[in-house]
Amino acid sequence: MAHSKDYKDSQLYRIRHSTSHVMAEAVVEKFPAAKVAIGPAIDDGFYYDFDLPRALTPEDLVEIEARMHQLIKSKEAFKYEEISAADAKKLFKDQPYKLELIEGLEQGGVDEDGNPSEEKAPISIYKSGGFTDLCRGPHVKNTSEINPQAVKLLNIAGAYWRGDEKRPMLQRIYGTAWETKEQLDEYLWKLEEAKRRDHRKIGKELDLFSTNEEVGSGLVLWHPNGAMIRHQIERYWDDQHMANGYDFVYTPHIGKASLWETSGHLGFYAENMYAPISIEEQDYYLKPMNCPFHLHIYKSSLRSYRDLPLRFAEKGTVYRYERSGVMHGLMRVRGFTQDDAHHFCREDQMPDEIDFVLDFSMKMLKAFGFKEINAYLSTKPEKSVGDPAMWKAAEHALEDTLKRMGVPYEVDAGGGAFYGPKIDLKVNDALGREWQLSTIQFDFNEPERFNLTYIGEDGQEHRPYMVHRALLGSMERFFGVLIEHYAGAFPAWLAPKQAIVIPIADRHNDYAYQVAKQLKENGLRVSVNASSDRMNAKIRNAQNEKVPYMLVIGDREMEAAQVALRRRNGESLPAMSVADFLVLAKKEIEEKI
RNA sequence: GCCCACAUAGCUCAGUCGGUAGAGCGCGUUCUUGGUAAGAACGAGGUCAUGGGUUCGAAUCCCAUUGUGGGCUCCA
Repeated sequence: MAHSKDYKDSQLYRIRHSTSHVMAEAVVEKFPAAKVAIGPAIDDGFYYDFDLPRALTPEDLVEIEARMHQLIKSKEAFKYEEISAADAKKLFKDQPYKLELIEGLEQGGVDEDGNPSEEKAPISIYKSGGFTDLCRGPHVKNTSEINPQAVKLLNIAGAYWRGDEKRPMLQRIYGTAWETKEQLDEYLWKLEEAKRRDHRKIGKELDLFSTNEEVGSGLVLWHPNGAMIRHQIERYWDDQHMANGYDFVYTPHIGKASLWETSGHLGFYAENMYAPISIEEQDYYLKPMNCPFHLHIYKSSLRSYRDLPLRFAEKGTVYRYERSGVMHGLMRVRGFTQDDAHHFCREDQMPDEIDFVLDFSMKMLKAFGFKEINAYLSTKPEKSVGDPAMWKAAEHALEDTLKRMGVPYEVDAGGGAFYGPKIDLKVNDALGREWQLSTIQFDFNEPERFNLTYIGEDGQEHRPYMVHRALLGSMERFFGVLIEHYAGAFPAWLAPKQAIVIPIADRHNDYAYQVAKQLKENGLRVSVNASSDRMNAKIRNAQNEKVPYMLVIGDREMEAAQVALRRRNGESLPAMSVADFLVLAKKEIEEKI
C-alpha cells in the first residue's frame, strides 16, 4: 500500500522502522545463523523477514519482545554511514539477501527494499547496538525515542523473498509501535473490535451463512437469516435499477469455448477459470464474468444511435478459481454473485453516462450506511488495447465526473486494466477500515472482439463505448462488509427479524400473537417468543439476536391494547398503541436508519 | 499453490505420561408465570475431520488428504 509522504517523513515512521531494526537485533542475537531480509515500517507498524534455522513459535515472540524492551532501554544510538558497494559486500558477505539488495542498489533502479526507485541512491548502513543493517533510513537518533511501553509484536507469518513464490519462503514477524502507550492500547482495542466484528464469527452467531467441507471451499451457503438480508438488499437494488433506466437480463452459467475465445478470457483469464465441461464433444466453461453474454444480447438486434444508452443489469453468479490458501469467509470465495451491469453508449453520451453511473453508485452505497467514500482513478497502462483517443476521452470523462461531483480521489497512473481505464470506489466502515466495493470500468477490448456496432445519425456503423460496472461488487463480499460495518446489528430495513413480541406470562400469549399478526399484515418481519423463559431471558435472547424492536407485553399492555417498546440499544419507550408503533417502525424502515 | 499453526457434542472449549471422552451454552421434558440482558431439575447428544501407519492399545505419536486460521501471491 502506498504511504503518504507525510507518513514517511513522520517521527512515527522513524520509530517503527527503528523498532524493526531493534527486533532484528534481538532475533539475530537469538539466532546467530539468521539471514536477514528486509524490515520496513508499514501502515500500522512494521515487520522484518528472516531466514531462520527453525520455525518460530509464539513463545519466541515473547522472548524477542522482552529482549527488545531491554535493547530499547539501553539507549542505543543509530549511526548512519555511507559506504562503497565493495565495502557493503564485504560487510554483508554472510547475508545473501543483503548482497542481492546491494547488487540492485549498485545497478540502480531499486531501493534497499527492492522496490523500483528513480534515483540511484548511495549505499548506506545504520548501526544500532550490535546490529548493522543496509538501510536508507530515516531512523530515530537513539532508541530512547522509542517508547518500550508502546511496542508490541503481533504475529508470525510466512512471506516469500521479494513476494515471489519461486523464491525462498521466509519467516515474517509483524509488530506495531506507537508514540504512547495510549495509542498502542487504542490500536490493540481496534484489533480486538475487528475480531468481535469478524463476519465469520457473527455469521455463525446470527446464523447468517456457512461454508461446508463437503460442499467445497469458497462456496457459500446462505442460511435463512442471511438470505433474508440479501433479499432485502436485492429488492432495493432492483427498485433502484428499475427506476434508473436499467433493463434486467438473465444469462446462463456456462458458455461454449468459442464464446470465451472471442471474448479473450481463454487468453488472459484462463488461470482463473475452471476446467471445461465436455458435452457432445464441445467444451463449455463455467462463467467467470457475465459480459460476453450481455454483449450477445446487445448484438441480438441491430442498434440505432437512438437506442443508446443501453443499460443491462444482472445479478450474475460467476465462478472463479482461487488458489486454496486465499479463501476468506465471504470476502474471498470461488462462487459469487456480482451486481453487474453493462452500459453501451455513444461518445457524446459518455460524460453524462459516467456522471450518472458515479452518482448512482454513491447513492446506493450511502443507502447502506457508508458515509465516507473514496475514489481511485486508474489510467492507461503501458500495454493496452483500443484506440488511444478513446482512452483519453474515457479518462477525461472519468476524471471530470469525479471533479464535478467533488468526490475525493487518487490517481493511479498506468494502473488501469489493459482493456480500459476505471474508477474504483472504496468505503470506510464503522471502524475506519477501507473496503473496495464498486468498480466502473471502460472496456475497449470486448466491443472490438465482438464487433459491437450501432448505426449512427450518418447511417454508418459506429463502435459504442462500453462500461462494465459492479456497485456492491459481489453480494458475498458486500454482505461480509455490511456485517462488519454494523457488527451484526443491521438497521431495521435489513434485519432478518425486525420485531419480536415478548409476552411476560402465558396469559399474554394470545394477545402477543394478535399483535404479531397485525404487524405481519403491515409487512413487518416479526415473531413471538412464547417459550417458558422468563421475560429477562427473552430480552437477553432478543438482544443477542440483535432484533431492533422488542415489544414487551404484560397485564398493563394487554388491558390498554398497547405494547411496551424496548429498542436494541436498551432504550425503553413508554407504552404505545400498536398503530403508533407501526408508524414509528415504518418510518425508520423507510428511512433506512 | 507456498510457510506456520489448528480440527474433540449444534456452539465455545477442556482432555496430564498413549490405557476407547468432559464442561458451559444450546436442545428436549417437567416444574416455575416472572415487568426490561440468563429461574430450576432431569435428560438426550461424540466413529475425537477423513484415510493409512506405529503400538498389546491412539483423541493423544507419524504420514497423506480435506477443511479452517495468520500471512505471501492474487483479487469482486
